[in-house]
Amino acid sequence: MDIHFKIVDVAAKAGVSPATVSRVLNDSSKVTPKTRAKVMNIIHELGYQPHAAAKNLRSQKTMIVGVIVPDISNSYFSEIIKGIENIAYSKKYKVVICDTANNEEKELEFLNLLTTRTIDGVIMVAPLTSNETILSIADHGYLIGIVGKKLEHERIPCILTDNVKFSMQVVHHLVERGHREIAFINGSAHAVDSFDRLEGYLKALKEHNIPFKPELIENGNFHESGGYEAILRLFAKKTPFTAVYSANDEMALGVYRACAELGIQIPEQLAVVGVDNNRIGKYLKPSLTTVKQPNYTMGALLVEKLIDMMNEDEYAENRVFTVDSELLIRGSSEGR
Amino acid sequence: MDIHFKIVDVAAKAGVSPATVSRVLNDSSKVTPKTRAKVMNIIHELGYQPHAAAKNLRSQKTMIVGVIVPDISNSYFSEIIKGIENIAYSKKYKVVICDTANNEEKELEFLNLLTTRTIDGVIMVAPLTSNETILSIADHGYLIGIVGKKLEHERIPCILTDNVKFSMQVVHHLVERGHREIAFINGSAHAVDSFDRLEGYLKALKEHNIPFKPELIENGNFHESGGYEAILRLFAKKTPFTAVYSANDEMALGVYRACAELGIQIPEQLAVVGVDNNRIGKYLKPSLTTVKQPNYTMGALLVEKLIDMMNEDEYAENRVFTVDSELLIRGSSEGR
DNA sequence: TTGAAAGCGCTAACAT
DNA sequence: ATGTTAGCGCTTTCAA
Repeated sequence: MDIHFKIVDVAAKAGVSPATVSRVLNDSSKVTPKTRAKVMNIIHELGYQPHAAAKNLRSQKTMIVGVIVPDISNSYFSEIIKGIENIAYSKKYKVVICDTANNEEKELEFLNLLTTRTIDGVIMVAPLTSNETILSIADHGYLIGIVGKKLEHERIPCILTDNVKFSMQVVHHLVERGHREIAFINGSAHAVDSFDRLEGYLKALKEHNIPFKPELIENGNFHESGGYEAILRLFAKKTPFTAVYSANDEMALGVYRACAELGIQIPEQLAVVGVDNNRIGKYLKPSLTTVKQPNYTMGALLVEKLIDMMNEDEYAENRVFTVDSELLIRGSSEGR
Repeated sequence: MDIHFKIVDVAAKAGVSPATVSRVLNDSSKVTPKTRAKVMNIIHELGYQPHAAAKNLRSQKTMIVGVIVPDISNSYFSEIIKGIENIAYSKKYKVVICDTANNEEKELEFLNLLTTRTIDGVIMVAPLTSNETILSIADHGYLIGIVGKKLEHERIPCILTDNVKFSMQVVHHLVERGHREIAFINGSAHAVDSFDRLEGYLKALKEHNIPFKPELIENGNFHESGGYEAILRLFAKKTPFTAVYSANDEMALGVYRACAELGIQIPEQLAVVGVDNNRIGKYLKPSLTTVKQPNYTMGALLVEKLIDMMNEDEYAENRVFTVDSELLIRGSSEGR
């Protein structure tokens, strides 16, 4: 037990040199079928497995990519992960996941896997770490991809949806349904997405000649509790509104809870729209209108690019991808 | 860019030997505060980071534990992961997660990380891999922990809930609410849990002198669709029942969908009980009665044991943990 | 307290 | 087509 065979063991038993065993293992064509068969037999017989650390040290790569997400239990993130994993596996890369629980320190800690070369590259989804930190790590030659925002660095591939655009779509939809007083629960004030979503919200109001009322905007922390507190603050202001646009579905859950407690009917008294197409939205009563982003595809596309960049040394001509979202109209904004 | 410093670089610049730098890095006490300070300065100045592969090769460990789960987007699994991560991090271990998407091959592939010594140990949650395979890997000296079932191997720590017990509780609860015809959507017929849950179901019926009707049992695949199909098969049989016990919440979602389509009222016409305390259950109308397992604790406890076993060489006296579950009674089984 | 040197297991350059 | 050997970057024994 706990006995591990090495290449020299295989070589000795097969009557060949370690180099030949290595060639067999790495599919080098320069080995006769006969030798290959002989070596493979011994490998199976002994149950030989290469020692990753030795291999990594020698080859200076690990064939592992990391993924950092704020919360794996959120389906938005887990779908991105699935996209990443499937493409990565098809390219012989392994994937390791880090759930930061929205903890910036943990994010930094995981980035150590990059700088200690435990992983060959990393994808950060909606990173908390400052742009400067990320850029500086990339400057040191480490490979980082970003989902959800755009960084200005020629070696950082990014993929994102057009926040301005879908934010406008949401407002258009609500206006079409007859709403003119539309509250907005935005994400944390310093999140990049929040700027763009606010911009879309304002732009759409303008197009419809609806005056902007700053008191109809609140910020939340992207969690259920944040949405709950934000909607209560909005109600407290006494500025009437008939619809609320929540920057994600989690916060919309908080809106549902507040409405249930206050006896406010959705959508009759308040229309609600979220973002993310969280799985829970479909099961709510009424089901939640939301913006569906192509999560799986975003993960898949980005990791493909990242792996390409690891292997070619040329810089990417095509570094920033923007993908379209889709508005899923459901019960929470219908039937008025 | 892409320039990495090594221990010799630090040593040269600090005017000491590589050995001393290593001692500083590893907190060896045999180094004067003065030397330590000098070396640390250079380390920071150069931004030196140790090369993981070299370190792993030399020390024959990686300080990484793996976790294999069937589906990270299921909150049952993600909570277990959180428990594992928090304890592991506190003991300086890193955690890498594998989402198998219920794919046995992917599970096996990930176990290669163990046998190639990329990770020091692994926790398998509700593994698909056969017991023989797992036992044989453990026999080779690799460290595996299991959540959700018990394996007979002195080096495999396990943690599980008492399926028989909570299964009986579920049936007791339903009988108390006046139900006598209780259907059961069990998990896949060959899952270990399924045996025990069936046993609990039968035992409880017996205690209440309720005759067992085999036609009231169906098996599902633990997914929403499996529950949907199973309940349709049950309805098709025309054997009446007023309550259904679903082996997990996911499948209960399928029951909800079928009932919505057929106009069957929950709980008035059909009481529903699930297992797992999936987050979605709270948001359903009516909210779902379910069995809550201490997921976080199970992950935390098991990884603690696993890490202990990695470091002590003694075998564990206390290898199998059984934890209690709690029945959360909510709307789907109330108000008849 | 510090340094010199061997060696962890593998691959690739070079030699045969 | 196959073998020999150096070296990837680190830690640790042994010697000073």
